[in-house]
Amino acid sequence: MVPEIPEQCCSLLISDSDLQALVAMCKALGNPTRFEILKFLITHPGCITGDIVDYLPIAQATVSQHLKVLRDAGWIQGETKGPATCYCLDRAKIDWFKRKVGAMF
Amino acid sequence: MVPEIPEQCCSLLISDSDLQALVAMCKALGNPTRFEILKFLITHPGCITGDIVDYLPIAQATVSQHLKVLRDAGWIQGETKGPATCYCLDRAKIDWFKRKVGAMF
DNA sequence: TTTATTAATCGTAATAATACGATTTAACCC
DNA sequence: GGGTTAAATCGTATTATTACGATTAATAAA
Repeated sequence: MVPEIPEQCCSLLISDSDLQALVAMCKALGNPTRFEILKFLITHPGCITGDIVDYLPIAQATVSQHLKVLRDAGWIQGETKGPATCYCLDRAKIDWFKRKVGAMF
Repeated sequence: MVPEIPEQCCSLLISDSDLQALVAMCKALGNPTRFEILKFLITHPGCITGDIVDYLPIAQATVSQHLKVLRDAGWIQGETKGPATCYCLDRAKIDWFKRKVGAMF
């Protein structure tokens, strides 16, 4: 009996750029602190960086760094308002994420 | 005018253990190689470690390590079959993941 | 235009993740 | 029992992530 790889059972339509974006979003969410930040933004939409700094037991520089990761990945959007930055979820990108994950698995 | 944190707009029901499990699953998926492995398992359910080793340009030890991460996080299940291990998706856990993500965002 | 407020960025130390070859473990066949 | 095959684990080098204090940039207020 010849050993063989199981037949490919189906195709999987996902572009390279979609894959990269999905991985980046997962990676961003795969950190407890960033998950907490996202949770906070869900319940406190439009809050500023300082609110998150007050809420979490970590330094301002670290929060800012995490916000950048979440922003780059597409989870959140930041809007400059005077000297502050208001953050909220990036609805469109999050919906895209849910659609892609749903379609893939 | 007194500055203030925006009102909490809603509650977010998620237990500590659920949160940990979600973060672990995202972290596991947030790596391009592991994402590729998962993609391969979607299209080749029931394949063995060696099939994945043949498919990917990385060492056997590394593949095994990644499979462990995916298994620990709950994405896949492994079944010993003689000297080999057959892997397939952990449907129940993946469905749970999709439900939780859907409910949260 | 100085001063205050808020965030972002820089430089860097500590920790974690990734990859590898080598070795060990486990199941099977003779 | 040896011998074979397949995968897991070990030890370790390299790279990436995370966290911090210090500094800089940007806006607004006095």
